[in-house]
Amino acid sequence: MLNIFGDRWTWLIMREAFYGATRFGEFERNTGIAKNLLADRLALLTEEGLLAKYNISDQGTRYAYQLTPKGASLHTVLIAMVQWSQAHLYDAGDPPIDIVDRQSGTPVETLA
Amino acid sequence: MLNIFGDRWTWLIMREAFYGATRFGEFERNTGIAKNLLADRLALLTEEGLLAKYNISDQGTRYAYQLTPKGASLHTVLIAMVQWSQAHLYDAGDPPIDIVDRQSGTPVETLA
DNA sequence: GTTATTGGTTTCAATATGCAACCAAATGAC
DNA sequence: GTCATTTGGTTGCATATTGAAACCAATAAC
Repeated sequence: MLNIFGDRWTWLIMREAFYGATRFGEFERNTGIAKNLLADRLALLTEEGLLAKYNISDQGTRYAYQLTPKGASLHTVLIAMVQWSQAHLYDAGDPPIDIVDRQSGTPVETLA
Repeated sequence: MLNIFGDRWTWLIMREAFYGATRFGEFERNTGIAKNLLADRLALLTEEGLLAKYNISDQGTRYAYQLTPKGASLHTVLIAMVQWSQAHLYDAGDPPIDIVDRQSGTPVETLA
């Protein structure tokens, strides 16, 4: 069973999915997770319905993992985390994080 | 080092702190965590400045752990988690979770 | 046709967890 | 005042999880 909220890697994988990552190798490179754990977590996230796995080559050993609506709805939590981190973990002088919707280009509104 | 966002127990402890728990034994009973892990996590949370440890008996082997402003500011993340859980993990027929401010009695506003 | 890439699986050592036993100081019951 | 209980831990040990590296089959690129 996957404890979504209490796993070291799950949030990093989901974050990358929000950033636009879809391929096994992308998640691997961008998070630094070990291959066996990534395979395990992707399977669990798929099983839980947060990501969906698609075959993207005709014969099929290339896959894309995409956010489902259920997975995408975690954005409120993730944005709250990013904003808290920005407020409390950043050193003075670090560049601010701007959260924008890649489709519309509009900034994502700050939570209370 | 404590990875606040990716630890199995940290969120449960913080949730209890938001619910009003302050004592070692309260956290232990309400979360089901083992004593050694609770001692470890409370020390880390204190070290990170999310909780503060106070002596509450004159001679002193009774302590209270209280949310600091930094810890309390995690409420946005926690509320987002609770609301997502309610929307996606609950069975039909389960009672809804009402989030209210215990001081004022007013409901906490829903996030977008 | 050969080489590189993808998306894994397997193995194994190191680390973290969870349970139970133990403990000293302080408090509560009487 | 003393005896039992509660509190807030620590220690030891067995088990589960992680992380790194080696390996691999199928496909894609050239």
